[in-house]
Amino acid sequence: MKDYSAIGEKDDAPRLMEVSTDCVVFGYGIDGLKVMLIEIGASELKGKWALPGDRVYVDEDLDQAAVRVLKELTGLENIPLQQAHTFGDADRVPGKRVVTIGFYTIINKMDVRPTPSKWADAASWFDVNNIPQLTFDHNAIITYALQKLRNRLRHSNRRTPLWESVLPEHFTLSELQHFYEVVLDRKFDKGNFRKKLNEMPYLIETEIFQTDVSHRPARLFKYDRKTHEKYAY
Amino acid sequence: MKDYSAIGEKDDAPRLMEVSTDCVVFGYGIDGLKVMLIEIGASELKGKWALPGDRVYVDEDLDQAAVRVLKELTGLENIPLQQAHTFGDADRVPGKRVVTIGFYTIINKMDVRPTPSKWADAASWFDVNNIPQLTFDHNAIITYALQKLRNRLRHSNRRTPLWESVLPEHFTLSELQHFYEVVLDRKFDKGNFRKKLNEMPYLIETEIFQTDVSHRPARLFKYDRKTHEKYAY
DNA sequence: ACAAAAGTGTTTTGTGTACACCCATGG
DNA sequence: CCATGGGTGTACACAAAACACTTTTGT
Repeated sequence: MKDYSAIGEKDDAPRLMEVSTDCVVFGYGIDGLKVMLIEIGASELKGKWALPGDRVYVDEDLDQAAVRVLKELTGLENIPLQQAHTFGDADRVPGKRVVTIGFYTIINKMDVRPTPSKWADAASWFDVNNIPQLTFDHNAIITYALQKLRNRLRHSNRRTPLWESVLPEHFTLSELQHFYEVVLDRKFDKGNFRKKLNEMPYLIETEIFQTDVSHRPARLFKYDRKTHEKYAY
Repeated sequence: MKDYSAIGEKDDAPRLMEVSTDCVVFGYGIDGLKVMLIEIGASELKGKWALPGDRVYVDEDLDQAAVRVLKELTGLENIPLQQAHTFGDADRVPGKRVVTIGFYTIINKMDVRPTPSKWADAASWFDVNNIPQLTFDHNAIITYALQKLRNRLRHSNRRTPLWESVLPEHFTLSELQHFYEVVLDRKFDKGNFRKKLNEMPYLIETEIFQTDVSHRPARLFKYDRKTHEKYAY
């Protein structure tokens, strides 16, 4: 166990601080895009709404911490998160110095049942256009995460698509289009949208069709990770 | 001075850690894109090359810290930096926990004269395609920052353009094109590049022309911040 | 027969790229 | 008058957007 502290100045004034992760979990549903918030059940902040977030352990990677913290506060297990931005203004938390790394992810609301624990009194979904006043700079963190989410859906074709973890294994193209429309908050033309999808060879057409729908049954598609890795230029 | 520590668990095991900023300063020059590195002059890392970086003060914003650290180690003063990504794997620095926020910026090599100080024995430019083995994960930080730099030059038209702080107040369109070519590492067609520039109304044509050049003198342009803010949709 | 959504094709418009050409200056 | 880079215009390929039309199911 080497000690590299000599790299800094000799004046080893305490420059230690708390590091936390805050998790922006977007929830996809037919009724729009939501964000998971918790109600604080301890300290003088009791009753206030906030992002699920807590301090990082000293021996824990940041992305691990985000996953753990999310599970501890909301019960959502094994949800991987992406780093969005780090917030570290000296006065962002009154009374002490806390640097927080903002993470984000998107899941299907139907896939989970949030159950608050630890110091969270409640854990529920809020519409992304109707977020209450949150603690500290959490509103800004959400704004930033939402930008990242949307940019990723628009541009990045190399990484695994956002909808991979949101849509069921087999899905219709209209379901996929609806996902884009909800996340990007705009409408798409059906024909043009499908043309766009033709550029994604990792979107595999199956021989399965909808049943029991009162209109022409749609063909189901699936995402193929292997084909994607081949085409991930 | 309120104390919010009750938000966490009662088990107040020490979860404090060091937070640092690492600065990726890209240098634009006719000879290509460079990165500023320092040679470490203290500790058992003496002689190794690294990014200019150091711990953040407890009462200091992160972006302030980046500016200060850069000045302290390389003498480069008042260079604002953008956040790129935070690196915080538990084992990224052997022997202790250090979370570092990677910042980046680009300047004109001609505008500065790097002068190492504090624990930096040297501060010099390295070609971006020929970076030596650096300490810790600094090579990865550069890779990440370079991606951010390029993406910003390609996409973001809302923020002040990258070249605002790199080119002189008055510049020719060919100088601007050369900047793009160096940063993005590709050639552009002259005519098409200029058509692209027509979409930037904040690029103002002046009545000044080059002199003493052995070819047709080029018209000089300037960047107009006010016009840009109007068009920053 | 009708509603409702699936699915396909066509037309128009705009953008990216290649390339040809003329212009003004110094030597 | 030539070399050198400045500056502009045209033509083509392709992608994006608008929209019209056919298909297949349940009721």
